[in-house]
Amino acid sequence: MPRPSSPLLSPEIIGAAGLALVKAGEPFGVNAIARELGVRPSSLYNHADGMEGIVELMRGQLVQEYLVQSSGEPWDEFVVAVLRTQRRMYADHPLLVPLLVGKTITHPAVIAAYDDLATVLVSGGFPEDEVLSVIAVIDAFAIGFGLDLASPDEVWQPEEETRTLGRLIDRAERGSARSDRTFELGVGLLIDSLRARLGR
Amino acid sequence: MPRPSSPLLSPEIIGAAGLALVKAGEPFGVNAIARELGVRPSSLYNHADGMEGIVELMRGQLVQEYLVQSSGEPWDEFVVAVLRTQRRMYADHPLLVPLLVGKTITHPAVIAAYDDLATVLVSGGFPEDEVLSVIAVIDAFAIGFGLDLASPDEVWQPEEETRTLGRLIDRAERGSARSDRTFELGVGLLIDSLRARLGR
DNA sequence: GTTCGTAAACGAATGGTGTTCATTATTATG
DNA sequence: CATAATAATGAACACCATTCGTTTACGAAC
Repeated sequence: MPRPSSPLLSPEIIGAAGLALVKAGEPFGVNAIARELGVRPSSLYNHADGMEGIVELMRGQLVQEYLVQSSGEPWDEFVVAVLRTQRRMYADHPLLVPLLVGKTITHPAVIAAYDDLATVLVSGGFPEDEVLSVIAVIDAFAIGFGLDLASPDEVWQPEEETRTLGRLIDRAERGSARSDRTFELGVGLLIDSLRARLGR
Repeated sequence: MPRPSSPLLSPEIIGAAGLALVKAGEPFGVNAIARELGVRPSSLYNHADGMEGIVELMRGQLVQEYLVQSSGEPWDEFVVAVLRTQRRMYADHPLLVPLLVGKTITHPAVIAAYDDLATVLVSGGFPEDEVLSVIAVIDAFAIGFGLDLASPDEVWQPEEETRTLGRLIDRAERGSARSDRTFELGVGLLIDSLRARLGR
C-alpha cells in the first residue's frame, strides 16, 4: 500500500507511540513502534532519522508533558516543584534514562526550561558562577531519586547474616512509600543547604 | 577446536573482558566479548548464564574493584569516601548504569558493603528508621554525579537567545573541572545537611 | 590401562534487531 | 496536464543473543 491518501505517520505520532511503549514498560524500539502503529519498520525512516531521531522526538514530547513554568514564586518553591516533576518523569520512564542522559541538549523547549530555572536562581541571589553547578546538583537529585522510585520493592536481599542492614530492612517501609520518604528527606536536605549557602 | 587442553575461558576471564570493554567505551555484548577473547559467542554459554549472567559477573568484579571499607573513621568522612568512590565507578562505566540499577542486590560483597555503611551511620547516631533513606540519598547522589561526570563537555547547546543560561555557559568551566566543582558543592551540601539533621 | 561420562570448544541455525534501497502509487507543484 | 516529491511497501543486509548438536580432550572408575 504505497503512499496512502491520508498519511498514517508523523513525527508526533511516532514519538507518542514510543512514549506509550516505555510508559507501559514494554520493550521499546523501531520494530516495536512500527508494530504498535500497524506499519512496517522502514516506513518510520520517512519521518524520523533512525532510532536516534525517534529518541529525540520522544524527549521533546516528554519535556513538554512534564514542563514546570516559573510564575514569580520564591526560588525554593520553584526548585522543589521542578524536583518533584523531574523525579516523576524519570520514575515513569526509567528505560529512557540511559538514552536521555549523556547527550548534549539542543531541543529548544528543554533549553528554555533550563533557562527558566537559571533565571529564577540568579534572581534568588545565587552567585552567577555557581548557578550551573546548582542546576547540575538538582539534575543529579532528580535522576537519582527517579531511578530509586523505579527500583524494585526489595532493593537488598541479604543471603547471609548482616550486622545492621537486615534489621533495618525488616523494620522499614516498602515500595513507593519508602521511596517517597527518602525523596522528602533528600529534598529537605537539599533546600536547607541551598538556603544556608545563600544566607552565608 | 573442541575441548582444548587448557581451558580458554572462565567466569573471571569473561567478566574481566566485559569490564574492559565498557571501560574502553566500546560496544559491549556477548559477541563483542567473544571477539575480544578470540572465541565463538556460543562458547561463553558454557561458563555464564547468557547476557544476564555475564552482567552479574561484571557487577561482582566491579564492586570488589571499587570497594571502600570503614576503619573507625567518623561517619562523615566515611560517607564522603563512599560518595567519591561510587561516583568514580559510575562515571567510569556509564554504560553499565542501566544494567546495574533497578535490580535487586543479592551479591554478598555488595550486601556487605551496604551493611558496612549502615553500621557506620547507626554508630554515628542516625535514628534507625532513617538510615535506609540516608543510604538511598547517598546512592542517588553517586549515580547522579557519576552520570554528570560522564556527560559531554557541552551539556547545553542553545540555538536561540536565552535570558540567563547562555551567559552562564560562556563564563563557566568545562568538562571534568565543571563536574568536579559541582560534585564538591553537592557533597558539601549533603554532608552539611546530614550534620545539621543529626545535631537537631 | 581401557572405558565412559563430563566438560569445553565449535558450527549451524533461529528469531530478533536497526538500517538501506529499489519499487509503487498517490499527492502536490509547475 | 506533466512532473517531481512523498509515503508507504518488501527485500536484503549485517548484527545480535541464544539454542542445539557435534567433536574432542580431560578425569575418574573399573
